[in-house]
Amino acid sequence: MADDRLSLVFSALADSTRRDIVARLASGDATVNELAEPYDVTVQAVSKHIRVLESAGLVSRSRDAQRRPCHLEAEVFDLMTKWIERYRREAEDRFRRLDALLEQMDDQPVTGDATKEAAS
Amino acid sequence: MADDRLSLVFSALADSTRRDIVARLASGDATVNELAEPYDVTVQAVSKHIRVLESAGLVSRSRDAQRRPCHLEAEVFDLMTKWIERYRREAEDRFRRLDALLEQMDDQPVTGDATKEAAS
DNA sequence: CCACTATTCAACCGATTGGTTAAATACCCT
DNA sequence: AGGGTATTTAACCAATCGGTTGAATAGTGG
Repeated sequence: MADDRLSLVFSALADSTRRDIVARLASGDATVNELAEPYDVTVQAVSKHIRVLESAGLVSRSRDAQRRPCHLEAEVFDLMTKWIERYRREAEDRFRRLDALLEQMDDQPVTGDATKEAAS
Repeated sequence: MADDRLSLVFSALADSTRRDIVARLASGDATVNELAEPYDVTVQAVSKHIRVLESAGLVSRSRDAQRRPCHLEAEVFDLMTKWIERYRREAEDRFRRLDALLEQMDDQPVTGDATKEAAS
């Protein structure tokens, strides 16, 4: 389950430590040890986090002797942004239409019969 | 853990059923039963999904007799978009700088010194 | 070669997750 | 009041998650 790309990306970023790692990688590549240093968890735990980010396609790695520098892959962000923007736009459009409708109803108040409105 | 807003939102959207629900709500409010209908899971499971979306602030609900229509809250999307855009931009800028550097190195291959004009 | 550094693998643990079934609640309608 | 519909709560289950410790692997560099 949840092996589709979008699920992997969202769930990778659902963890604040991983988001933090992404934030740090945004300003430059770093090794596992470097990334682990600021946290009070073990380096193994950080290694696992990186693997999660990697399998979501958010991070790639190269070799430098025994080090495995991590590099942030920016393209994947597009996937999320596109998804988010799409539904946000739809929802906002609907909201605007409703808003317009309400305003219109406000302009010409309830003339006719007894629809009971919740007036507070 | 993970009780910060961003974690809640990302983890809510890390599930494809929940993303699907969001997608459907983007084109109009719907009740729990309506939302549950297309899936082969129980309505209780869908109710749980909605609760997750609700506590992430992605969905709000009203009352209509015994029904609880769900409504998509568009504002929360901003939170994600801002986060994503921020780090994507940083990562892309770095990528561009690196790209420029590599091109520059390509223009003037590793000779000792002398040539310092890279032209374009 | 050997010791040291960097990273991963393996096994385990408690908490959370997504799902189930069964029962409870809430509300409408006749 | 009572039956029907919509939804939630409760208790449970297997799987996954984030973390640990301990051991293994990979590669450098004196």
